[in-house]
Amino acid sequence: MAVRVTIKDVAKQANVAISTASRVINNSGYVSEDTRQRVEEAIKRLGYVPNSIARSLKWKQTFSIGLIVSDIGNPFYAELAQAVERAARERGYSVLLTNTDSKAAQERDCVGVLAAKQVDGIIWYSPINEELVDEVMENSRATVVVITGKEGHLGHHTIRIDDQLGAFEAVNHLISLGHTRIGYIAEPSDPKFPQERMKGYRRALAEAGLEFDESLVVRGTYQEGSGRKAIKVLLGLEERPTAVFCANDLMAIEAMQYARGVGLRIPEDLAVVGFDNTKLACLHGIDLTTVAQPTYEMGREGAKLLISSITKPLSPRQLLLRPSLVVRRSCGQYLKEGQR
Amino acid sequence: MAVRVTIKDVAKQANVAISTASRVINNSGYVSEDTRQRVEEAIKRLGYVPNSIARSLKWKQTFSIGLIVSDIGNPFYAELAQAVERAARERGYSVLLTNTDSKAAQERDCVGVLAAKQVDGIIWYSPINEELVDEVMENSRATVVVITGKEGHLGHHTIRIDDQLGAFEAVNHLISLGHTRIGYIAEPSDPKFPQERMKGYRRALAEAGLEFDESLVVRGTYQEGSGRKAIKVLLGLEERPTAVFCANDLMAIEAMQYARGVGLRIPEDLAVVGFDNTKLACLHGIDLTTVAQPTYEMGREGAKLLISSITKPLSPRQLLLRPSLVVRRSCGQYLKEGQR
DNA sequence: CTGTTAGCGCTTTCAT
DNA sequence: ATGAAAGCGCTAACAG
Repeated sequence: MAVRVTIKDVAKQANVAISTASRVINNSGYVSEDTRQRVEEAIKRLGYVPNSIARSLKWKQTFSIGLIVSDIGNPFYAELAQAVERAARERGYSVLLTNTDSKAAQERDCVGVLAAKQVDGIIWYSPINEELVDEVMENSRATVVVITGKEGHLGHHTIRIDDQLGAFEAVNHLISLGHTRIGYIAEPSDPKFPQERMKGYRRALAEAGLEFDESLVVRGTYQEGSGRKAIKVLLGLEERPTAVFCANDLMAIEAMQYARGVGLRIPEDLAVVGFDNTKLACLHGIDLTTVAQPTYEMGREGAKLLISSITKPLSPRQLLLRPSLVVRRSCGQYLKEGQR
Repeated sequence: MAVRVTIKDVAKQANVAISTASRVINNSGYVSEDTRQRVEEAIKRLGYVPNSIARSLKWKQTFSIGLIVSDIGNPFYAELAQAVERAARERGYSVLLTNTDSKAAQERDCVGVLAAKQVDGIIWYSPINEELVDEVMENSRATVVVITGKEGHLGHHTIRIDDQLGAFEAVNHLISLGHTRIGYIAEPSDPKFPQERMKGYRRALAEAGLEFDESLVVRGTYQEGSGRKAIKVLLGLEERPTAVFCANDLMAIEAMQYARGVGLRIPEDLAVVGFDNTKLACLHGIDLTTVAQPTYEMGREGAKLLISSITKPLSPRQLLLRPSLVVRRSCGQYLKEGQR
């Protein structure tokens, strides 16, 4: 555990004043070629690395950003973190990782630590305590970018996904494959979240001139067994749907398994499309066509927005990202392609 | 973006000297009850948060640790990171996250950044450039804990998994279920990694008095299709195995799918055990009995070891962690339980 | 072109 | 019990 070498050591070794050493380190001001060489040599010989802590104190900038997520162990957040880290690194920033474990008190803690560590900005996924965001903006140097499913948050930078568009495209795809009776295993209704996916489903039908049939919609719960229950209802209908769109992958997978269990072929007898594009969707034997959340992009754009806003304050931006349809086998498109 | 309030502001507000304010903030030295109150009030009123950067400069300790992984987007590392973050937080440390993307140059970069940011320690998963570890130890204040699959690294703290034990327990379990002809779809042979799982397989057989039959071992590659190819060979044997242990989950799953495809029932006709306990293993319809890597524990123990070693230098510790067998349906134990 | 100096926010002797 | 002052490592005027 060697003692840290400081700029003082470098200066002494090179026989110059500290400020001169500083000049060559920062490439600022005039330095004669000769002294520059001497200093650089000293730096190399001593293995000098500038102390960011001291620099930060002086600069009032740390080139660190904080990332607040509920749980980095969740692959979704992991992917987000990956994107954030990479975008940050490319711009010379480091990432301080904090987990809230979905607890408001811990979130407060995270914020406190990040403020104390003087991060230049924070990427904050889904604040639990919404007021806390404003509080932070007021009391700390940090800029904040919020990633969220909800609208609102107009006072600061925001990244949101266009759920409605995702659902629209999914259903549209099924329509383009010739389906006219398309079931929907819907997202739970939550007063806090408008049912954007449902809106997308309805819009796609409407634009195609198809009538909205309430009986084709079954509310799911995102919980185990919910997809199975729902598909059971839909398949029990007098005139059953030939395709079903599901508000998440898990329900879609359950629906497929149930349908297969009762002898239906996927996608010939029932086309299925999900939402999320979890790792499960691409598994052999599942091959679920699904709407992919642009997780990586959310992270990348969040970090980019944050850092550019640190560099040069921006008026609050609201970014809306597009999900994208990933076509696999469960929707049946490949059958059509085969026909050609 | 409020201007940061400093200890100076607090002191002025409370009408005391800076040093006095510091005393109450740090709970050090004597402070009269009266002044303490005044200062505390000022702190609250102003929303003062001590500047960790300044403290770090003074203390020569940052209470930050660095985490180096190849890719946080990978769920395995994500779980590791989760454990590290949690253990660190509990001890008052923050985590600086860095990705190497498996590139030696970037790894060097990570180390440089962490050194500059004066982290007190580093958790380093699988160094690409092994010499770099020693270099860091020499040139920086940071303590290092290496998490690795290999042996060696005796100069510093190390966390390793007992692969041999994991394999031993898996095979042992199959033996206890009555199997005597147990196939092994083995790990690829790599001169850098001793085949610990293979050793475990052989040891289990030996201890049970079963003969090692070379024809029951097929080398896999961890690549797609490898498990299928291997099981094909095993099932083609004159006297085919009634159980098969696989060096990872992916190969195990392929083996199961192939076996089912040729009409075998799992586990009645063929028992299967994997290694890794990936998310796939617990999927409905897969239900793979498998050896779980103690990922979380690795992270937690790593962070604990690191921090205690920061607090009080320790001679290099080599920790060996136990994997554990997760029993699901593919091994057939539940059949026996049913018999009772 | 180079050196001297003040100061970033904080802790910690050392006086008083 | 409190305050004054030095200094952590560095940068950035300011002089020369």
